[in-house]
Amino acid sequence: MTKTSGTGARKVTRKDVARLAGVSDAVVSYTLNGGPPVAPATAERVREAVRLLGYTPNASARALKLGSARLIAVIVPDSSNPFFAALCQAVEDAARLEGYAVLVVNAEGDRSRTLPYLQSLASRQVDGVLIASPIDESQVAAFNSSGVRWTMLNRSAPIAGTLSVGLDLIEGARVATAHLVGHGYQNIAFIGQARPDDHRYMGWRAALKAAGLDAGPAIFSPFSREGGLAAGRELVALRIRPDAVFVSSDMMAVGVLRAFHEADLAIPGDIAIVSFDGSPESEYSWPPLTTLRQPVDAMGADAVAQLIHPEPGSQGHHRFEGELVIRRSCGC
Amino acid sequence: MTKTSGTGARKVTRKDVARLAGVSDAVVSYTLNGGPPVAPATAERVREAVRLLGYTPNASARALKLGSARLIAVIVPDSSNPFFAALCQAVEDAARLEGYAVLVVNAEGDRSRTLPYLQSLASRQVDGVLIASPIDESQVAAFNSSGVRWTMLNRSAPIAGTLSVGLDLIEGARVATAHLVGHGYQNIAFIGQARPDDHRYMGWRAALKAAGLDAGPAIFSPFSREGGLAAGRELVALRIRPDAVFVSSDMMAVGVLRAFHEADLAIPGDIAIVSFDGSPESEYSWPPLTTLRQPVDAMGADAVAQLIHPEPGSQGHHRFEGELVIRRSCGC
DNA sequence: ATGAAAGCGCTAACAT
DNA sequence: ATGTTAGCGCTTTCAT
Repeated sequence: MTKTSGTGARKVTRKDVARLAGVSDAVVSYTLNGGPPVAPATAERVREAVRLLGYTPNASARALKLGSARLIAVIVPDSSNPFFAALCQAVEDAARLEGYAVLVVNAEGDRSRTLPYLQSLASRQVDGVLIASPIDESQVAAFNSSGVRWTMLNRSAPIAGTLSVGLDLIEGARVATAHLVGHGYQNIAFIGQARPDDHRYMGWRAALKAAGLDAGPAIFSPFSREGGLAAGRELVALRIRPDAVFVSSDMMAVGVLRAFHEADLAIPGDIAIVSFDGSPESEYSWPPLTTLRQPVDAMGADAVAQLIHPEPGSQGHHRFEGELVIRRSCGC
Repeated sequence: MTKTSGTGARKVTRKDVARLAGVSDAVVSYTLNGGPPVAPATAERVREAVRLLGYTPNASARALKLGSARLIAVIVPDSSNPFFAALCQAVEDAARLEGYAVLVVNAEGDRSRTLPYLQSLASRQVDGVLIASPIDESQVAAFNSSGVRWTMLNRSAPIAGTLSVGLDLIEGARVATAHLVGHGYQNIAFIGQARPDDHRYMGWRAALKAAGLDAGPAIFSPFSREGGLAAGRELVALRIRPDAVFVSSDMMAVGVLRAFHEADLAIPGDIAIVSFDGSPESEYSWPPLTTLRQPVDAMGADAVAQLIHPEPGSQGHHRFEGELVIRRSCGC
């Protein structure tokens, strides 16, 4: 029906445009990219030719010449986690404003995949990659020798050898737990990942200690809805049931919530919850979750800026703070 | 500390590898891409040189030469909708298996953005784009003249002028509503988008008509959690409250659920719900939602295959069927 | 089995 | 103000 071009057999190059406009190829470049000044009439003819031919510059050629594909990547552990979905969107929005496209890569929680992905991205000539999935300090050297510029995103604390941006999880968990303490709960549990250096765990401990409270039970489970459900059931089965719990992410919290509902527990009546991240689903669970919101938009934008416009002496860590969003699950 | 390479100043080219290995550039290509046979000893020297130098081929140059960047894109209305997040992941997984990377683009529900995005993707030399956001038939011609191969994903019915894959929404909504009918509910409402040609609306109508039931109230609202909440509140305020409701997506349904909880309605006791999509959050809402699950993995993989390996005479529409996942919200 | 060389489409320095 | 031209790093045909 349409006779413009078949199934993707485009061949219109800058040269065709030049011929049609009756100028040299350079003038086409000048017109399009704003190089040396071009006579208004000529520029208009060029633009007309571009329109007529439906010309779009070949980004591969441009990237080869310029050494930049105006492309960045972000590696996340799991893009189906609404928190990371929101983070990716923030990154994408910030990048688009600068004319960069974003490649989203799912590491699926496997730390050993990060380096291979980084290398494959390097070969794609990405201008930089944001790593939002957890890494080991021992990986830094290998990442640095991959040849791509990279920055840690979603990093709780500084890490030697690279830039990083993220929320202070210790402080965030402390604030969230302290809120529970303020409500007067005495036996406050922890649900999170089984990592000895989990900063949220440390924050929870710190808040309890500061209040002179004994540490409640800590239940470790995978970082997923299923993991939250399992942890919630475990908590429900405890001989002495806690009267409140800090959950390490909203995604886990919806699983925990389900376990509590199944056990016919009133929330916050029988047990109060405060969770973490502030992703959209926390507002629409039942009851709505009091949660420590991470400023994903600001963090994403900051990381993109850092990657694209690296400040000369830029080093170290950009620390963000969360904000406790009060809803029903804590008993307020 | 690490002295391998600074902030991304890589310069290792195929030529360096050739020099170090004492061969010509062609042999490096042959070794890496499996062209004409290379003597085992030579190949080994080349591979060693690659390792030593940390050489990664320049994808831009390769793309320029080959005319393919091994890159596809997917345009979705909203990647924070878990259904689309899952769809994107399915696409990404399928694409990665073929060595393609995926660019995810958010059209943010604005149909007029699709064409500009398509053009910007065309200039990036993507090998194809999957459009999963709704389009108007009138846009097809313009898309076809963009020069990029494209396929509709998440399309309910055939569309003239292009390939498409998706679930039959009329049939899906019919099945979901019929399930409610089977439960004996008499006054079954609809919540969805205000589009006259909404196939889910048509399916709901069809199921009711087939059962000899009058159409219940239809409430139209934006396709979001907020939209669902507003619609739910509207429904609650109705003089004659329906005893069941079909909701067009899980994301809207969590909003509806919240409205019902706020009104202290028992689900499914006071009002039953069946929703649509089968995204992860439907399993973790309270109560868990009975929902028509879309086979996102199969659809994503099929669309990718269609884009990457277009069958010669391939035309028309790949129709998928959903599966009703029975949980609590319907009264089962 | 290996090498030389053309050329993919573009930008930018240099010439006019 | 506009044209010429040298590469960017790669694949691949054609020689050897």
